[in-house]
Amino acid sequence: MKHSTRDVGSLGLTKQRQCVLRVIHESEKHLNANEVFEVARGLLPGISFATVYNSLRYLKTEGLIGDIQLGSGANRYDRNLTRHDHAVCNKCGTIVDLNLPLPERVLEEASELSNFRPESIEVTLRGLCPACTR
Amino acid sequence: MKHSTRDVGSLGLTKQRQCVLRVIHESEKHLNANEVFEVARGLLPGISFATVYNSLRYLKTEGLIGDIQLGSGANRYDRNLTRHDHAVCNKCGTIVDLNLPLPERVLEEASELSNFRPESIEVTLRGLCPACTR
DNA sequence: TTCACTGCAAAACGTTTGCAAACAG
DNA sequence: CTGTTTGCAAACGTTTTGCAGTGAA
Repeated sequence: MKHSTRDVGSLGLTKQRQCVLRVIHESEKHLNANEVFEVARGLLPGISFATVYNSLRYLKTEGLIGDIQLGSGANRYDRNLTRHDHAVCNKCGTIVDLNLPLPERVLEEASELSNFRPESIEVTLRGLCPACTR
Repeated sequence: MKHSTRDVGSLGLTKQRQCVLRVIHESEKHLNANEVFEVARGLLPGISFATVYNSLRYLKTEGLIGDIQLGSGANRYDRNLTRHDHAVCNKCGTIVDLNLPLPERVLEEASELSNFRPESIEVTLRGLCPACTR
């Protein structure tokens, strides 16, 4: 139930897409498309740039991976599909995951104030990471 | 105290920068750089693209305007310098401001978990805006 | 045979930069 | 005069797209 309803090997999950998915799953960090490409071509030498981008978009819309849209530079991709938050370093750009126990009230309040039909909610802390604080 | 320590007309606030600042202040919406440029050239016909970008960066680092980094497309600029949150429509991209009373505990918890020196914190609700919900 | 996917190159964005000319102090 | 800012064009990084060729049902 966590990793979608589509089986590996079923229609759609081509060799290239499996490769990209594997790269995301095996990375400790939040890679951007370029970094995914670099790793992926190590596993599947012929894979192209465009295919990595297309695959990422595909995997994202299939709900097999998540993405992190924090502005400032390239999108990053995330194997963690559960709700979580991020801290972003304003100096070096480092992104770390946070598991904040966001009060249910915050989501409710946000939905009410905006009249949006909520699909996700996240907190972003911006500041200086331990390394950049010195 | 809200609008920085630098007076209008003092060193640095050139005609072009004042124009860009005025565009941001007078807009109800969150404009991106291109939109700022379009409006600004109406007020100051000779102004160039690069100058708008440079001015936005300048005004941002001077703390005279804020920016909204939500990924997915261009940065947007914000006259509202106080802490606030945003709802983003996953379909049409509309951004609306939210004034969520974020519990102090959330910031504390985020700082502790991340070990970051916090500079700002914001909540992003993603979903469908009233218009796109139909 | 059909239809979706790949790979390539080029285009499309958003943003920054190098540099000469213009300007303000 | 000196330092900063402007305007232009070109470069850059990221992402998308058009299209011919490939490959799997």
